[in-house]
Amino acid sequence: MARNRRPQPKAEKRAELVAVARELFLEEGYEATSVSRVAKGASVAPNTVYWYFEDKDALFIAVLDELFAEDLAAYAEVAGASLAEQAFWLVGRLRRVRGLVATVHARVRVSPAIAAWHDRLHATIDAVIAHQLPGPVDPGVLAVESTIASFTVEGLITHDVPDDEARPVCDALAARLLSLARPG
Amino acid sequence: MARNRRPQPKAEKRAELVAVARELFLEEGYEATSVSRVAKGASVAPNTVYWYFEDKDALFIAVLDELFAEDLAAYAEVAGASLAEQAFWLVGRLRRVRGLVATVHARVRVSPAIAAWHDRLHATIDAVIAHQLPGPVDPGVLAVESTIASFTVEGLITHDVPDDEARPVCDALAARLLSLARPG
DNA sequence: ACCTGAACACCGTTCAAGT
DNA sequence: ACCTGAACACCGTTCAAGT
Repeated sequence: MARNRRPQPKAEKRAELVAVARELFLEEGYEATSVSRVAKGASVAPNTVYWYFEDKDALFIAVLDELFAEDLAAYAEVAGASLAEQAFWLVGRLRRVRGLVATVHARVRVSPAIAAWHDRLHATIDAVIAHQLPGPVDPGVLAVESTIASFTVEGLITHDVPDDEARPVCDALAARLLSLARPG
Repeated sequence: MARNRRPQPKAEKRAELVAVARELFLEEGYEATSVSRVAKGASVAPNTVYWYFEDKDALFIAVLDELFAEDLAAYAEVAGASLAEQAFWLVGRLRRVRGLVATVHARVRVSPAIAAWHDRLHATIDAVIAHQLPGPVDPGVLAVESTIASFTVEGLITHDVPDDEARPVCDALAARLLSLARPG
């Protein structure tokens, strides 16, 4: 048995790196967190990170995937609530991820991998909105209103709008979306 | 006369640095543009930049101020048009600045100077929107709708939504804002 | 397969020194 | 007042080498 075989099973070190990166990215921000700092947190040499991830953006995506999966799972709990409630819940939930949203947008231009991840995210959001509306809606109108709703929610998060201001905005968005499903 | 007195008058070198930074920030992005590269473009040593600006963020703000002043001046040309037309014009106009918007949001968390600049920007936008509405509007309602409008426009820019998709979104935003000023 | 030490080509920024 | 050379403490990433 090789001397450097760790007691840990295969992919566990990778998970540890993601866990450390996740906490640092959330707490200090992506740019402010060096790869070396992540490596130190997982007790490996800085360049070891590159055995598990192609580059820092790949590590970032692994963290984003983990966070997004959790949000999607937690969403099940409010899927039955009113649209306004759902939107408000989403804003509160994504607040922890605030700094990373801005980073994703900044890196979309420079990293094709981040751009692809971001596209998938918005496609998922649009699908969830469409699925929540009672009855069929004109596709063109739905696209417009879905755009308004998701960009507004994104703005509420990135601009850290407090609950008491975000609430009426969510109410207004929901009222607008629901009025589409009614005739007239 | 000192040997290193340049033929240029006082503040001209500063303006040259801003001009070089502006082009590089717009073309390559803020993070991708090194201070050294800006210095080289203005034919000075890298550290000379720090005689004119406190740090890289201060240089960024100088560029943002210049761009914003131009946008505000250009806005005079469409101030008389319909709200929908104004919004659509704004989206097109700010497209050149797309990358920098994401950078501002990312740096708001880390730089108080950028945060202050960003706050002033949004206050200006809200004031312009309020001024455009015919007749008085309930302040609470105005705040909500103004938020939706500015966040949506911001989203259209940062997500680089093409003209043919942005147009109906602008129309919908304007229709919503105008309905506020009418009774009912 | 997993990990390291050493190196590469950078960063933004500071400081003492020059004119 | 304006500018520079040299240095500081970093970056993200690569590569040859070790087990």
